[in-house]
Amino acid sequence: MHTAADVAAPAKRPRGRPRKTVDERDDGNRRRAVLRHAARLFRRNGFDATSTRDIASAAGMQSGSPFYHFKSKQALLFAVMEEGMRSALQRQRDAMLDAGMESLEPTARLRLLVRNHFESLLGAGNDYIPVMLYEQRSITRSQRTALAELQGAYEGDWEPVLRALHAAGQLRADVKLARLMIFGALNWSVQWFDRRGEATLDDLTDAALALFLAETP
Amino acid sequence: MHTAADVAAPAKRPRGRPRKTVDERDDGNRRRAVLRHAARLFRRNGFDATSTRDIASAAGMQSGSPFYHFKSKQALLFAVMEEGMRSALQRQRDAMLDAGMESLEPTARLRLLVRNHFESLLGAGNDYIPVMLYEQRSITRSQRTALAELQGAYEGDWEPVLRALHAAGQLRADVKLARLMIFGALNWSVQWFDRRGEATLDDLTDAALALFLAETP
DNA sequence: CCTACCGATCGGTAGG
DNA sequence: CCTACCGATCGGTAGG
Repeated sequence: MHTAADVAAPAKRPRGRPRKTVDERDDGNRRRAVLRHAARLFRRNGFDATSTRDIASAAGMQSGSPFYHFKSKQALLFAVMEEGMRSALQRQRDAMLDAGMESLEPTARLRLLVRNHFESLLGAGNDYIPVMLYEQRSITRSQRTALAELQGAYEGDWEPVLRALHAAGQLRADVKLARLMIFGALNWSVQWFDRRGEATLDDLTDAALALFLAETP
Repeated sequence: MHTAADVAAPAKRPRGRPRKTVDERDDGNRRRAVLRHAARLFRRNGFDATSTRDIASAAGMQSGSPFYHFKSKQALLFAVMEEGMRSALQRQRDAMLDAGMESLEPTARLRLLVRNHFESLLGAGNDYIPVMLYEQRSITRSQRTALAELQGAYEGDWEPVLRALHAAGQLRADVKLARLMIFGALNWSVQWFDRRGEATLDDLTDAALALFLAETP
């Protein structure tokens, strides 16, 4: 009935049936609501500790209803991750275009990428990327492969910047290991950053740049 | 029957009863076996995805037997984390003593701490610390507080080293944020490091030092 | 999307 | 530590 391809299918039209009123409910909005609440709960409590009933209830549905939109709990998790990667990649590309990336110095380019990454990671309502980073164990190998493609594109945008910094003597470590450790330093902030605390995302960005680079302009 | 204090109790003598033979089984070794297999399974599959039956079976016991040694699955998780922190702290203190920490230059001191941390994180059979880092959501607030004390001691050993490096201009970022990001860079290696790969823990240490410090001697 | 439900799994316990 | 078991929860589905 459902094939594996369904997992990655972008949407599914509800079969026509009279809606209760005419305001919110209906069409793809319900699916988005499930996705959004799932992301929030998965992030807060973890995938295994979140029941599909919790998600249904948060979205104002009955317990079986999430399965109308997603064929399984795991497919829902994957959809959260994929949505996270797609929008993070979109955000990154937009930021690069807005700033005229090529015209910037390597240091400014890294700053842009780091600041943008913190936004995807820690910005209000951005629960998708943390879920995708910390719940890798709960998806299948083939789902991981599908995500790896998006991640490759995301990290690919960083590669020339890191190489330019390395060539300029600003980044002294091996580029590949440096990339892994830089993402570690940034991604780990999910564990300790408190939006109500004193430090802002700009502060984190300053600290990261100062930590990684030999000199800052 | 069991009080909250039991959770942190270091051991528990089995009440005397004739042993089957005289070789392995008996006393605290069974408890250690449960702990060790729990750590391995928690690390590989996550806390929620590991059943107490899985652990019992790995340790060669019947399904209810882990509860003879630990009052609950959560108490077992906490015991894994506490054991991890205690032995990591012990290992760090030993390494500092062996090397005559005070006689070293700040850079060499950081190298020692980083190399040692990678060992606790990625060394063969060292499953306890990864579990403690990645399963924080599954313990209670009061258990987290108890662990925070040990973590404070562990990180406290790094503090003077980072401050000395900052004072010497070798570490340019704010010390507190630098510490958080450095631990992030190191701890994230649990996600990607492959012991069968090319890079050694010494390679990782070199890369980390080159990444964080403005110059290397 | 709701109603009503099933089968399986799981943490935990009494009692020896 | 083993045996035998309980109560609760959970993912998922048929049928409308």
